Amino acid sequence: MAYNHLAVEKKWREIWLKNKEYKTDVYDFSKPKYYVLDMFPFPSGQGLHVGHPEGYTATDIIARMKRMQGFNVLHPIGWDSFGLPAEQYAMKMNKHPYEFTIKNINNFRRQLQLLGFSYDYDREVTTCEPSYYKWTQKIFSMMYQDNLAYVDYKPVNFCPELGTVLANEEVIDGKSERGGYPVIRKPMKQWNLRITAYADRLASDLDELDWPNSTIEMQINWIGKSYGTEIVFDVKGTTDSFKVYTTRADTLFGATFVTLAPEHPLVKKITTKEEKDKVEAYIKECESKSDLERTGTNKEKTGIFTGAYAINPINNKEIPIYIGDYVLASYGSGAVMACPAHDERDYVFAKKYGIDIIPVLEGDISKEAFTGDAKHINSDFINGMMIDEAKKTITNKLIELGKGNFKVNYKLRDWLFSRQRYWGEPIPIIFYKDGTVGVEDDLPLVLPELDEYKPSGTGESPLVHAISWLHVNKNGKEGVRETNTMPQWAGSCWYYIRYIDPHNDKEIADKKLLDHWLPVDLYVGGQEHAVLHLLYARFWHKYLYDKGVVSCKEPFKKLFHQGMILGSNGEKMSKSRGNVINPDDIVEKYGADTLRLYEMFMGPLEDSLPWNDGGCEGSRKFIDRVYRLYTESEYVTRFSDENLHELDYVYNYTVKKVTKDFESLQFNTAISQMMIFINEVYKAKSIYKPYMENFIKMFDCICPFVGEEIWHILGHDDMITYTSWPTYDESKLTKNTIKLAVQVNGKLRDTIEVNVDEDENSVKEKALGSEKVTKFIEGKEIVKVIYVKGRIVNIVIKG
RNA sequence: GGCCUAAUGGCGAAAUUGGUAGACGCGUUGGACUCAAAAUCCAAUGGUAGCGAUACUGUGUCGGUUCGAGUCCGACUUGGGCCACCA
Repeated sequence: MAYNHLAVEKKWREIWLKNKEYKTDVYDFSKPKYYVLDMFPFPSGQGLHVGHPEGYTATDIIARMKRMQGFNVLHPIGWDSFGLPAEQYAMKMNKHPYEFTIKNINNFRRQLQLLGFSYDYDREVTTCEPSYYKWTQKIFSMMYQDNLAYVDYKPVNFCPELGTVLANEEVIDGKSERGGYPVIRKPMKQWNLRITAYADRLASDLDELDWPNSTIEMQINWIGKSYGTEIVFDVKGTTDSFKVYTTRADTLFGATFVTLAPEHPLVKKITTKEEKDKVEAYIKECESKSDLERTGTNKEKTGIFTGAYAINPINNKEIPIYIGDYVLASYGSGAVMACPAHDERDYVFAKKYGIDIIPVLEGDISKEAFTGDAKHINSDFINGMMIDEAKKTITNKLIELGKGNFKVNYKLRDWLFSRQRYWGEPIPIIFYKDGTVGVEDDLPLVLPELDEYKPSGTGESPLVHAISWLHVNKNGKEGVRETNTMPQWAGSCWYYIRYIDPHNDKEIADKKLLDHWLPVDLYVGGQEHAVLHLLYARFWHKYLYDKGVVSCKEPFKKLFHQGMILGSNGEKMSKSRGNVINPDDIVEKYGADTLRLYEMFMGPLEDSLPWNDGGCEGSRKFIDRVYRLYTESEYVTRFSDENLHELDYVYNYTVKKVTKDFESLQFNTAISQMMIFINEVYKAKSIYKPYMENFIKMFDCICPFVGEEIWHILGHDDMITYTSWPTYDESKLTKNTIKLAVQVNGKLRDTIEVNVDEDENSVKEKALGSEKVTKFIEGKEIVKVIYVKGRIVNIVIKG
């Protein structure tokens, strides 16, 4: 009987949905909880691609296993539907973002259900619905009142093509992360979130997370914590002074100039009359440069002398003050001291402008700066010290002189949080005519309807055209609303919290529930969010922790990044390459179970792997093979309620391996073990029925449709999801005799059979007595015989 | 340039974490069944030599540690990812 995937999958899909089979009673605290989460999708117009089901299948397998293991499982899904991508897409299709989004969501849901994911669909959250973004706005308001959201006027990343500003995290190589359009620096009045206030905790709390190393590294690098010294330099002949930040205070005796950022507030004041014209021209030139030009690879260092001199506080030497655009106004104090002998950039700069290079460490500086560790020279009281000691000693001396201090700095900048776009959460702020600023307390502040959604391109949000929405009168006070909207990332900062209590209109979520369900036990999604979503969400979570909303410090205990599914040629799937596989087609042709099985069997979940039609067909073959075993009389008649022990070893080993491999998301090896089991069953004369019942439970996690079908063919009326996970008998895994490899000088020569706890001498005797081995050791001196229990015998010979 | 990560048959990969390299699957070849095909089943399948048992060789390259290295150490090559003037 051939397996009819279309009929079977349709049948169970309808039954599961009708019965709300996978609904979670979050108030049931009687069982241990397990919260397994996918990064929710942005519902594009193209629908799911085959990449989506990879991560989703992984979490679905875990959800199904955990249910069988007796956990109360929370496995939700939702829609990341606000933000730039959704808006761009809608505009491209000339559709209203809302209608367009809802249509796409319906299509996505249909596809997810087609694939048999055991989500609780009553728990969906949609970030662009007022019932959801009411609380996104609420959290923003709370942050505003706690001085974590503020307006600042400063140069920001502005993308003319997208018509909006972007966060640092959204700018890559001077281009927009989305679309790859040029980004320029432009001073604008914008909202920021004070993520820097959490920099230290965001870095240090990474320790307690079960996350991929590479992602932790990326966050650490992005936060960029460094320990250094702040040093005060007086400007010669004035009462002015400025601070520099350095991680190499030990090189202070070798400082031969200082450089200020062109934007440094002191520049105009200290520049001498003689240099004024040149300096002003240079500053103008810097301003006109794009971000890419200022930060591009191997860019030549430029700068200009201000005519002023600074006093080195450690030896009162006068050194020239330069300005240079390689000094960033936004990092440290926007000023650096330069010791060209021991810093590559300073070395290049000094050579170019003919500035003294004084070595203060023993090392060759004839061709380039010496940046390694060595004893100090030419440095008075730190002579002879290595870097670490010298830094401490000199900083302590500066403290004594009142000219410096130890200082910690971060690369992380505050999060630029406003966008000049239509399709986002309105920022619930009112600017009153009397100059005061107020928070809109009547939330949600609903996004108004507009005739024109497109950004003006001048840096103004489209919401300025919503006249009646824009102007407010609160208790007689007139004002205008903030017209910028929140960025794409806002809604995803806390959606995992809302899943726990999605219909609560009184609060973010019931505290009792949050305490029970958080943190998320397993979070699966792409690595592209390593420093965007995953950093922002941790920031909001920590804020909500401080406010007592949540009770755990970190939102996502274990994180896993699935790899990408590539085209059959090993390239990224894309329309232009014509190598896109549509999951709907696979489901139609082979069934959802096949797609799930194949994607899990392809290789390690974290790897990027090429699609292969043959491999997909092979997975379907395995499903047929399993199905036939349970349905064809040739095999079913061998099923027995009595265990004749034929399959004891392979069964118990399979349960053990599958359990362990599922737990660590190594589905490819779990599946290969299931294949081995099925191959053995085909060969067996007597098949112990309970083994087959338990096997199908494990198999069901990957292929839930055929799993459910077979479960019912076996005569059960209940649903397989809420049965119990198989256990294994360790005693069945120990064999009496084992095959042992025998090597001579490390080369395999024979295998012998020995008892598991056979005496060492007896094993060695057997090994030496082997005919094949004798050939190689005859007439040679045996230096020693190494025996590793249960592993190997190695005979070492000489001559 | 810095950091991270990988490299194993014709292909996707596995390897008890230093102990029989290539499990499992795909593909290929041969065979069975069939009038024939599909499906299914059986067998072979890293390379070289040999009818064969078998021998030699083999995990990107070079070197090292070890009784023993795909696995550990050092240098390099190539691919992927992230950051990129952060003082």
